[in-house]
Amino acid sequence: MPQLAPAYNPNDVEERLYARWEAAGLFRADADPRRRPYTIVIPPPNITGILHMGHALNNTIQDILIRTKRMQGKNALWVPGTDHAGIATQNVVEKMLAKEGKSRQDLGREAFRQRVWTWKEQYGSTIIRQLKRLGASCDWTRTRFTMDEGLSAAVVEVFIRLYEAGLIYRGNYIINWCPRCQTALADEEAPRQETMGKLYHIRYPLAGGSRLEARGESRKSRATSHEPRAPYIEVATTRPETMLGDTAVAVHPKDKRYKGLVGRHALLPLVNRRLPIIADPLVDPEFGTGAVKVTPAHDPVDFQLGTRHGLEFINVMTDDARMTNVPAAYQSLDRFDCRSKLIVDLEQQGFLGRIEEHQHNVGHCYRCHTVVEPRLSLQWFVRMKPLAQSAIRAVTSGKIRFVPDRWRKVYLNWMRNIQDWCISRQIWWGHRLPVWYCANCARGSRLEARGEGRRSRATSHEPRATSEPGVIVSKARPTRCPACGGADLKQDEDVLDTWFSSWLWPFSTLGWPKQTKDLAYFYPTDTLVTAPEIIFFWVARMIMAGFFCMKEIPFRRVYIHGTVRDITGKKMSKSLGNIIDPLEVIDRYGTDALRYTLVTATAIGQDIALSEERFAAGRNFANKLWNAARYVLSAAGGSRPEAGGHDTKGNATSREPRPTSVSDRWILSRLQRTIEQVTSALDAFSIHEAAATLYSFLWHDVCDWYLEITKISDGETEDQRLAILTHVLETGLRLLHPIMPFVTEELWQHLTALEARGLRLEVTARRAAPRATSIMVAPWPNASKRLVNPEAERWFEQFRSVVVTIRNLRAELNIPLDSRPAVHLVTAQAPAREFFGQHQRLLQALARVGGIRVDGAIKRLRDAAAAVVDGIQIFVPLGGLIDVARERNRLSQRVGDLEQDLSRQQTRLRDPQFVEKAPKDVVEQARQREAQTRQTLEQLRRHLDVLRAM
RNA sequence: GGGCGAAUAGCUCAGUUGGUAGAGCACUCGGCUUACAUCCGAGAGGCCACAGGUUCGAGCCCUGUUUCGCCCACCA
Repeated sequence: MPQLAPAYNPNDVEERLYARWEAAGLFRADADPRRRPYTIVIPPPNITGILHMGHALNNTIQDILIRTKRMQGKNALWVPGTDHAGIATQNVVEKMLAKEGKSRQDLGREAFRQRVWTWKEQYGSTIIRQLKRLGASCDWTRTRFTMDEGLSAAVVEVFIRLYEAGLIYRGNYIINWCPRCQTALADEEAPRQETMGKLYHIRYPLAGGSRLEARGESRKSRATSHEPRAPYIEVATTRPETMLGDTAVAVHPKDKRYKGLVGRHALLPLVNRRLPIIADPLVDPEFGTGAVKVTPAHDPVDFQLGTRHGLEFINVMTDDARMTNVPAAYQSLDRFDCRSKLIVDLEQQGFLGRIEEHQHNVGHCYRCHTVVEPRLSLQWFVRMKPLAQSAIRAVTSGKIRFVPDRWRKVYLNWMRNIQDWCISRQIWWGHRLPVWYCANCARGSRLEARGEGRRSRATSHEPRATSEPGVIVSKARPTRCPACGGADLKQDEDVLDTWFSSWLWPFSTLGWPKQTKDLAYFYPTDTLVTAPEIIFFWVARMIMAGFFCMKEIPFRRVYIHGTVRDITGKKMSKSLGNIIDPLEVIDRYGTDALRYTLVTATAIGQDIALSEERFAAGRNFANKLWNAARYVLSAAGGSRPEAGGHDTKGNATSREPRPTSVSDRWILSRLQRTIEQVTSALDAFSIHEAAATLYSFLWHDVCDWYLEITKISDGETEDQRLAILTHVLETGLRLLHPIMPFVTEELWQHLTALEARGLRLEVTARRAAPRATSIMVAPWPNASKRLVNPEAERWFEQFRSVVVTIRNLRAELNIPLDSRPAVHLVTAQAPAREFFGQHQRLLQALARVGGIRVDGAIKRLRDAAAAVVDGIQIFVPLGGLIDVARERNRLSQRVGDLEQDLSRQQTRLRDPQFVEKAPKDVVEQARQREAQTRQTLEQLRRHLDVLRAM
C-alpha cells in the first residue's frame, strides 16, 4: 500500500495525472452513432492571451460540464482553439519590432505577416498550456486556430455566400480614426473617456433677404447674449473645426422655436456656404440651443442625417488630422490649431456665442491615447437585419435558452435594433478580403482610395448591387476581370474583423464547409459558456451564422457567468493593479483549490468578488479529503487479513453495502440524497450549489460523524463500516471529480486499488465499468431509492442532537475534558430508551462521557446540569466540578431568552387566523416547537433551582 | 436617456414554488482525541436598505424611494 503523505500536495500529482489522462486519450471524442454526443466549443482565447481569472472561471465551468457529461455516459467533446485577435496580435508584434527600431511598414506586408506567424508559433500556445494546468479536458487533437487553413476557407466561403446573397456591401461610414497610428479603430479599440471639454456656441446667419447686415450688428455686441429674434441660428459644438465641413443645420421637427426656419438656409460663417436647415427627430431639442450643425463626414449622427437628407459629405481632414478642403487660411493646419484659430476668428467677426464647460465622452486610441477622429471612410459591411430574423426566433421560441434567463431580453433588444456590421479593418494581420478590383473597369467609377476624398454626394449606407463595376469576389485570385478581361487586378488591402472568423466557430471547427461526419454528429453543440460582455460581439453573431450556414442553431444553451471582480467589486485589470494571477494561485494552493473557490464564490450568473484568502478554503477541502482517504487506507491496510477472512464466509457474493446499524443506514441514505442534489444542481448549472452540497456532506457528515463512528470499536461490524465508509468516500469523489479533478483522481486510484488487494469493498465504479482506469471515465453515481431511509435519518439526527447537547453542556459549564461524568438520559418514549440503550458506546465516545444511564422517569436530581432535546432530558451531574455562581448567571440569562421565544410562539398559536388558514402541517410544526420550548424552559428553571440550592 | 443587477452576520456571499434566516472567512472559549492544527469541539454575532401594499403569515410577491455597480445609446 503506497503511503500517502500527511498533507495533500497538488504539485506532486497534477502534472503527472494530466499527462496520464492525455496519454490515455481520455479527452478524445469521436463521432459514434451508438452514443449521444455532448458538445462544447471553447470561446477561443486570443493567441496573445495569458490566463486570467476570467479565463479560469470560464474554462472551469466548461470543464465541469464536460467532465460531468462524460461520466454520465455522453460522448463528450470539448473543442479547443485560439483566436488570431487581429489588432491585439498585430500590436504585440509591432511593439517587438519597435524595440528593434523598425516599423511594420519597414518590413512590408508579407514580411510582417510572416513575422506574426513566427511569433504565433513561438508564443501562441502559451494560453493552451495554461488551460492544461487548469485541468481542462479538451480534445487537444482538435485544436483549431481561426487562421488555420480550414477555418480560413470557411471565412472565404461565408464571405462569398453572403456577398452573393446581397448581404455584403461596400459603403461609406464613419469610423474611429487614430491620426497618429493612421489606422481605423474598432469601437472597442477606442474606449471612451470622460473628458472635460468646452461647448462652443456659434451663430450661423440666416441666408436670404437682407440679412447680411446682421454680421456687423453682432460684431458690436460680441459674445454678449442676444435676443432670440436675432437673424441667425445658434448651434453648439465641441469640435468647432468640423464646422468647415458642415453641410446643414438641423433642428427637431416639433421644436416651435425653429418652426419657421426649416426649409430656409443658413450661411456657414467664414465660408459663406449655404446650409439647408432641416428637421429630424434625431436632434435633441433639450440639448444646447436645440439646433445642431451637421458635418456628415465627421460625426456618426451627422452621417445618418446626411444620408437621410441627401446632404453633401465634405471630408475636411487628412489622415494625420490636418485640415483640407478648407479656405486657405486654415488649409493644412493641425485640427487643434485650427480650432484655436477659428475661435479667434469667429469671435472677431461676431459669430461666437457662449462657451460652456462641458463633460463628455471622447474616444481615445487605446494604444497612444490620441483623441480619435470620427471620420468618413469606405468600408465593407454585412447587412444584419435579414440575418437577425431567424436568430431572434430561435430565442423567442426557446430553442436557444439563456441561463440566467434575463440575458434573453438583452439579446433580443440588441437583435431587434441591430445595425449593419463593419467587417473591414485597415490592418495586416487577419483574413484578407477575397475581393479584387479591376483597374480598367474601375476607371471613372467611384472606386477611389479611402481617405480624403473630395466632396461627394451622399452615397447611401445601403447595400449596393452585388455587381459593383470592377469588383471581383472570388475564392482564389482571379487571373482576368470577368467583365472586361483586364489583367490589372489588385486585391483589397483590408482584412476582416476578427469576429468574422469567430462567428463561424461552432461549425468551422467541425469541418464546415465540408460536410464531415463530425459536423453531422456533434452539431448543434449543447452549451456555450461565456461572459456577458461578449453577447453582442460573439453569441448573437454565432446564432446568425449558424442559421445562415447550417440552417440550424449553433447551441442549445448559453450559460452567461459573472464577471470576476476584486474584493471591492472592481473589475480586475492591470491598470488597477488588483489582479490575482490564477497561475500563482495554482502554484500556491493547487488547481483544485482554484476551481473549487471560483465555483463556490457565487451563485449562478452573479459577479464574483475574489480575494486571495478564499482559496485557502479550497485547499483545505482537498486536504480534508486527502486525509479521510489516508485514514481509510491505513485502517484497511491494518485489517486486511481479517477482511480477507470475511470473503470466505460467503459474504463475498454480496457487493451491496450492508448497513448493520442506524449510522450505516443514515450515511447511506444521506449519500443517496447527496447524489440526487448534486446531479440536479449540475443539471441546472447551479455549480456552487453542487459544490456546497458536497462540501457539507463530505466534511460534516462523512468526516465529522461517520468516519469518527468507524473508529469506535463495537466488535463485529468494523469491517462493514470501513467498507461503507470507503464506498461513501469513493462515490463522493466521483461526484466531486468534475469540480476538483486532480485530488479526486489521485485518491480514487488509491481507494479502488484496495479492492484489487482483496478487501471486500463496495466499489460500484469497478463493477459498472470494470475497465475504468480513471475516475474521469468512471460512471456517474446513481441514487438508489432503496437506500433512502428517512427513519434512520430521523434516529441519527436525534442521536446527533443528544451528543451535541451533551458537548454543549460540557462546554457551557466548563466541565474539564478529563473528567468523564456519567450522563443520565430520561425519556418517556420506550423506543428511544431502547435506542440509546443500544448505542451507549457510541454516545460515550462521541460525547466524551464516562457512562450512560437511560430511564423512563426521573427519580431524584441533584447537582446536575440539564437540557432537553427531542423529548429527551439530559442530565450531567456536576459533582462540584464547576463554578456555580457563574453558571447560575448564564442559565438565568438563557431562561430569559427562552421566555421571550415562548411568548412569541404562543401569540402566533393563539391567532385564530393562523390556526384556521395555515396548512395543517405548518400549524402542527409550530405546536411541536412550542411544546418543546415549554419543556426546555421547565427543565432549565428546575435546573436553575438546583444551582441556586448548591 | 433607456435597460439590467445588487442591497441579508464584522467581511464575501447563499437562501430553490411565501411558513420566523444559512455557509465560508474573521472573532471568542476549550482542545496537539493515534486521518487532518490546511485540524477538532463549543459559542457569540442579523428591524434580511427604506416606506407602503397583498396575505393568517413576506428576505422572497406588488408599488414607490434611496444607495452602489454594470450594459446600451446619436448629449452635438
